[in-house]
Amino acid sequence: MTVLHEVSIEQGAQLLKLLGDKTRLTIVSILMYEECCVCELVEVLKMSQPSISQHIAKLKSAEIVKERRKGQWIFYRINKDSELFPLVESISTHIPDQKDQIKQLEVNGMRVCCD
Amino acid sequence: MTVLHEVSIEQGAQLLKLLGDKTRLTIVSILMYEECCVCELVEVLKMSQPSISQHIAKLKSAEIVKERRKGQWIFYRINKDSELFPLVESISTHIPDQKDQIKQLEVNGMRVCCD
DNA sequence: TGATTATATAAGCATTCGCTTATATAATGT
DNA sequence: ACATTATATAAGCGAATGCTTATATAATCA
Repeated sequence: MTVLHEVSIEQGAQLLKLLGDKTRLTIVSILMYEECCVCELVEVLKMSQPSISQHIAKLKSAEIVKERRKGQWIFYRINKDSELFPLVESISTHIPDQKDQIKQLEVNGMRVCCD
Repeated sequence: MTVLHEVSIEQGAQLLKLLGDKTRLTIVSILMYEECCVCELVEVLKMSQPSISQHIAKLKSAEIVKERRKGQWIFYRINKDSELFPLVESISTHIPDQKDQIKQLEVNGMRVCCD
């Protein structure tokens, strides 16, 4: 029984440190379910825009999330091609999903839609 | 398909923060495989005794590890009864096991044995 | 009892972290 | 061109982190 998708202790510790923050863990949990832009995360998490942007920047520099610009907005999503993704996904299955928060966004008409 | 063993975002983030340190992640990875005392971890990790003790204290206060005194020594092991254990175990399968380091201890005659 | 060994704990200190406020960049719309 | 909206980035600051050194506690052994 081989364990696939192994990462080094260093890589693992670095990832866990990144996800060891409630805000970033929530962001990752949300993005695991839906692509989002910063302003949506600001709305959902009730935090300042610079704070969210800074958290996103850390996740981006670790290649945990990818970005896609669409007009004014930049949409972020989980980078499933990352070698860290299996660990990220594994962690996310142990915490509550954030579907309700996205649904709440839609109900409040705050969901950004531009497709 | 229900996901069992879920923890809150807060609990999860707190655990990941704890394991988001190379030293503590290594300790947990070692203890996942073998019960160890502080002096063995000092030997394996090449770190000072107070430093190891302080890391252990954090893992202990989060109930990730349990202790068992045996004469002069206090042996630490993973607390499999913790509600966090499933997540800890899940993470540990994504990083290299530390069997070789324990083997090295034995080869060097540094393994504490008192059973 | 006194020395030794194992471990814990406290104080001090440099570094890191996560927020805030302020400002810069980039795209859109009038 | 100019105002608006979305996002990024920089500076500053207080809190948390992880080490060090020094000391305390606890068990063993001569």
